[in-house]
Amino acid sequence: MSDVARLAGVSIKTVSRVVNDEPAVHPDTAERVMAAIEQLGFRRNLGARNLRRGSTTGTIGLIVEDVGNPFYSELNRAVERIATSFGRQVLTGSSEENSDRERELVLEFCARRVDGILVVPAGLQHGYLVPEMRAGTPVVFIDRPAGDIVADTVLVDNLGGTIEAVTHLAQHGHRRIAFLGDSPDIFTAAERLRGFREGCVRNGISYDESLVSMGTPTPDSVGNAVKRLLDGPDAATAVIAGNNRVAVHLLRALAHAERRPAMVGFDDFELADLLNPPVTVVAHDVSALGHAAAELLFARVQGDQSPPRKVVLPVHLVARGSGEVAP
Amino acid sequence: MSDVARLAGVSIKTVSRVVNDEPAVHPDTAERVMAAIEQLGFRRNLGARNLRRGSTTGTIGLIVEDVGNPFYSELNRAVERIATSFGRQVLTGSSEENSDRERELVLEFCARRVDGILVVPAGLQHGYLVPEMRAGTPVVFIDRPAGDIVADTVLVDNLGGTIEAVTHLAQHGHRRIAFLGDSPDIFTAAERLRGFREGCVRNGISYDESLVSMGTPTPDSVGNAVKRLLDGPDAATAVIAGNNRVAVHLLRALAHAERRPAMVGFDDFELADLLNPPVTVVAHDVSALGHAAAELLFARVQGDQSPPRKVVLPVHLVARGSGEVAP
DNA sequence: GGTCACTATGACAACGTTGTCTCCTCCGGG
DNA sequence: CCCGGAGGAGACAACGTTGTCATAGTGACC
Repeated sequence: MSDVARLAGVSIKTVSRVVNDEPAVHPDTAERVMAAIEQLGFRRNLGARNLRRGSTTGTIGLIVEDVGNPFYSELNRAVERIATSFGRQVLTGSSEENSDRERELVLEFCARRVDGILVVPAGLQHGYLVPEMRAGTPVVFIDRPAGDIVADTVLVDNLGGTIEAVTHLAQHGHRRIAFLGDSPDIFTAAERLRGFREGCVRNGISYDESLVSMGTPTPDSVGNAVKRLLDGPDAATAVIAGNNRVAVHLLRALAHAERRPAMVGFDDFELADLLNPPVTVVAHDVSALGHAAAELLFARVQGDQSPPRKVVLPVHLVARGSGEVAP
Repeated sequence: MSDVARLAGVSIKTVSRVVNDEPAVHPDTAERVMAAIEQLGFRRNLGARNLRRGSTTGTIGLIVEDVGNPFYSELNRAVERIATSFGRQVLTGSSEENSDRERELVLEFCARRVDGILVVPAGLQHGYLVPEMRAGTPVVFIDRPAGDIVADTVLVDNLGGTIEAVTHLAQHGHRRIAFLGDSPDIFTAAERLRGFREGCVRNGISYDESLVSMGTPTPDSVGNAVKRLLDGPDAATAVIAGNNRVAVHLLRALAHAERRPAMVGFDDFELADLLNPPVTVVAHDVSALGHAAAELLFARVQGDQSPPRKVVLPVHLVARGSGEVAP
């Protein structure tokens, strides 16, 4: 900046005025300064600016499990859209479902003085956030609630959605329904399992623990579970996939199976309608999830001091065929 | 920091020493300082630190067309992985295939003094980058080359891949092959079209322009193109989809068609193997693309001054069935 | 002609850190 | 008893900006 000032024959304060479009600069002077800026390729240092102004940094942090997962990338996109409309940029990070990594990312973002943080929490302990939140960094939890603190949260109706899935299968005559879920340490997985149980009760199906398999989904883990659940005289006639990744592995496992059970997935996914049979899912609007969370965050950034809110977004069953297969 | 110093009864410089793990601090003093930091919830301001040290900011910028597109989110993930290994964080932005937006994002990132920029360019003019690159911000172009400047670039073998696709179809007896591509303004689309033409030539098929349809893919645009190309006596018996989004729209359009042509897609996608018939694609390793670009960027960040490099990653045809349908 | 308001500009401090330099104290060796 | 050196700690400036205040010049008005 001082180089620009020297070249234009003005003080650095005048350069500052020009780059900030402040009035009270003579047009001729402004033009000289602009020319110097152009010639030197000057770009003002936003870090220094934010430091001096004590203002916001114009960035928010988004922490998800894996930015490469289509579910989270859609969320990312929705968040980015809102952030852009508020003139902010997005720092992203993948926690890899590891609470230490989550914490590391959050604290790093705080050290960078992001204006706010959106997080799909990996862990259950969030006490470390208290000082940060007290220091003025708003935090909104997405898809899963905070472990041990009260904070803004945006969820989907996991319980209701799974109940609906069970009911759908029951209506098509199924009494032996299996549930394949992610690790029960994950809130959504636990909640959906709870919904599964509740759904069984409501439909007069006795809940059978041997038809449940929970755990981080891999092709092998899901494949083995499928073998176990669909074999024998008491085999399941229908399966519920607890999330999009379970669904993918499940579909692949079923592709080579002789008997195809009915199936309902939680989370919609691209091309679900083109498979054979088309996959019935409990769908929810991931974009809406991101929008709601980001809107809430920016309300906080702009000073909204109201008590922490908990938003639960609706889900709806999209019947495409795979849930209507007879037992 | 001065609050911490006051509480611990030391100077701020000593606090600085403690938070930076500098030696020559008495253990007792260090402990007092730590306690004060804990009590006040102090977190050092990385912006101020970077300003003072004149060091790198520890961030890189990644600009893609749409962070929500699975192709780019996988890229994002690969980049993040490398960035993490270099202790950097990633700022992301979606250009939405708009060159003004691309420019805006790049300049904003530069103003934030990112250590480097990875960009899937939307436009063809990159002169605006010259001052930034001269000022020391390395830039690596991904998936598409820079328009009018010389810079590091990582591409995939678009030409070879499409030739391979045509050859595959020709080997299965097809002579009337259609090509559905994205807007020809996009480098990859133009290049794949070139590969299509070249593939026709090599396989002794006369190139027929009426079998080509280029443009931003929407369900309608692709649907109409399918109707046009697959109707009449001279209808195409095979179709090549120019990218993953064209492929998705194409599959949906074909689902309701009476006659199903053979098909090969460029870009692999999840569940391609589970469709009926399984979709043959020209696959490439998106993660490798991100890795290579990020590795190259960090080499530059760390001072590699060698001439700009151009890396072309191989592609390979994954025959799953849809390309082997008879004419 | 003197005062006033207004325009255009600059000097200086401050934002929160850290690098450099200096100072003080304590200890061992001559 | 003095001196040199090491260990521990602080004062101060500087990074690149911008907010505040001060200053000089220019008309306009009484």
